[in-house]
Amino acid sequence: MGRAPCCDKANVKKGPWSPEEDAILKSYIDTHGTGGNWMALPTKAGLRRCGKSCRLRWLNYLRPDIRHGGFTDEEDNLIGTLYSQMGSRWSVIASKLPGRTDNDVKNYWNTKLKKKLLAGNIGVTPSKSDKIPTNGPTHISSTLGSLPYVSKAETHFLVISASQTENPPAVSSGLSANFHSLTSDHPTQVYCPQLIDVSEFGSSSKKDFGINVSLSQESSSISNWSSIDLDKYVSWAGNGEIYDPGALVLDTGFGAPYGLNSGGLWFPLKASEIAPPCYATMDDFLHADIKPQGVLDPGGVIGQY
DNA sequence: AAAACATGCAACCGCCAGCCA
DNA sequence: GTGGCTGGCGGTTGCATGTTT
Repeated sequence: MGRAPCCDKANVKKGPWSPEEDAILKSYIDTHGTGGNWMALPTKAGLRRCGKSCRLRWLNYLRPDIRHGGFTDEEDNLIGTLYSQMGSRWSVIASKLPGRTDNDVKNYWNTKLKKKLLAGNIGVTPSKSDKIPTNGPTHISSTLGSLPYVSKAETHFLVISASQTENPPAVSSGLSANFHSLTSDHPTQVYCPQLIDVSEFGSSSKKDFGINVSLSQESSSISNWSSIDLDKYVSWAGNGEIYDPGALVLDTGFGAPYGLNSGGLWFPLKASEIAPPCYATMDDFLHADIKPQGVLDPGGVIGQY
């Protein structure tokens, strides 16, 4: 059986709301509230609109506490930071910005902020509370495939989340990593890119990382748009606890080894603390796309956060 | 001045989770 | 326990407006 439509599509109006419709909806909700039933609201209010449409119009436009346009630099930075932490969870991000709606934030991100971030005009600030005190990484959750915009500041260790926290996915394919330089003065050589075991970063009380990683490439040159294919079999292992059931770190050789785990994006406290001397600089590389190259095992959910 | 192209944003669509009968 | 309904969400579309050619 097919899904029942949420409303009688033949008898509802679609498209932009007129001022009259806005006034009717606002007046009705001001007087009666939403009644906890959006589906019934348009009939009661005398609107030829779908309940979902009424809800959206109210939440995104007519609510009295809505602010439109004019995002501040502070809001830009907060959105950038939150996006790096949780990906496109717009409703959560919007909840941190008084007066902003998820639709507004989403539109703003898609049309302006993404470009602004890529241009390096705003940063991503790791949360201090996420830091692991010794030589562990700073945690920033993110979305594999859609992240990571890397702050130029203090560098790093990218980690792409695999979305699942309870059951780390097995990756039966390799990963490809594309690094985007955003300056003309980029390094042209990557020294010793390799996968490294990061089990040493796990806390003593909890075996945070458990990985079996094979070296995929000994070296590679990299330009302003370069790719490193990690085509060896990679398995994710872990203890199945929330957070850090498994991790994978790629040492790119330019100062920003990053790790994959099911918890999110990770930065080491300082690249120098873990980086061998051969590392160049990460400063020219602000963006990386990490993608699975092949079929994932069932349960492998990379990129779907 | 007009056409083509780019941008911004409101609104829609489809999916999913939770609630309830 | 099951299935339908609803609210909520993120992705996408399409139109209006602005800019460039």
